[in-house]
Amino acid sequence: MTISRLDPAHPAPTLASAIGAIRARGLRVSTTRRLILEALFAEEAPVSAEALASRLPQGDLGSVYRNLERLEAIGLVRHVHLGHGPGLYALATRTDLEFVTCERCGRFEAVDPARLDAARGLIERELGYRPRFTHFPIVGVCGACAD
Amino acid sequence: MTISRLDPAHPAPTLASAIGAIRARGLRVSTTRRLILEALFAEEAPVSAEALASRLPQGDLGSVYRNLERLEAIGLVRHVHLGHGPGLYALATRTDLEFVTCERCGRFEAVDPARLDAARGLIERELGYRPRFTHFPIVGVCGACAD
DNA sequence: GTTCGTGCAAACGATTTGCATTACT
DNA sequence: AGTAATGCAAATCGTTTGCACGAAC
Repeated sequence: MTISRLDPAHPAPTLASAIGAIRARGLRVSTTRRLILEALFAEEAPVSAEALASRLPQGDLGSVYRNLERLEAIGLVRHVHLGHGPGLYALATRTDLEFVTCERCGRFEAVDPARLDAARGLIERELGYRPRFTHFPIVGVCGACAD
Repeated sequence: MTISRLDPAHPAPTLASAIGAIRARGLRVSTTRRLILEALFAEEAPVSAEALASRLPQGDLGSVYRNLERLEAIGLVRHVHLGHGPGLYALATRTDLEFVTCERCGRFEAVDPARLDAARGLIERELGYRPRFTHFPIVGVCGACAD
């Protein structure tokens, strides 16, 4: 799970550089936008728009979704859909990862793509589809729930 | 993709036996329920609740969802979530299959589970999760979209 | 002073639910 | 007759959108 922080494909590892990236795109650094970014930097795991909104003074979901959309468009943010339930958002630097989730208990884990390369190759050869588990995860049953 | 129609794990391969299964569970064979079942028997691929409702005289979605829920509870029906968009329903006899879908063009295919066993094993060994692509598919990029 | 972004509310798509009426059994 | 299932409407959840006001640049 070691992703180089210097890799140009994974920009803005710090709040300052993320804000720089926003300015570079001609977007404005509003208070709401900064707060959302700060919240994302403070989170380890992907979070819902709802959770982010609750961190804002006015807690407006519309604003949160619009911001996440823009931040995603410029490559700072990504989101995952884990089973049912709301989409979960995280910094792109933390989600150049793939996901597995348990359909029984809802647990999920981020996975270094390299660990899935062998399986990915098998699937691609067998089905002619190259799987990406970044936006929709592998859904299965975890070890604990298998008993 | 050869699934024996005699396999007791795949019941009700005919409309008559499906109706028998409903009666056996103490459920009633209403007109709406019969029409939904007939529609499912007539469809090759999974269909949305909306599509099923449009086949009914009164086209009530609530009734369709309640029926699908009941039919799913007794094992006659299953549903898949292909990316965004509504859930798609099919006879359980036709969906003891796993799914792959293309995140670019939305195309999807049903896959004999056996074709995924090798990849499933790799993933289970590597991640400790046993993948099931029956309810949520493998999402990737198909050959055509890869160009 | 211009935009761009906000906040609020309304609209949305998919699904669920309450409730009085209908119709299987 | 008794109860499950229907039909209609309203409610829910997650997300998107319209629009007037406010705030970065």
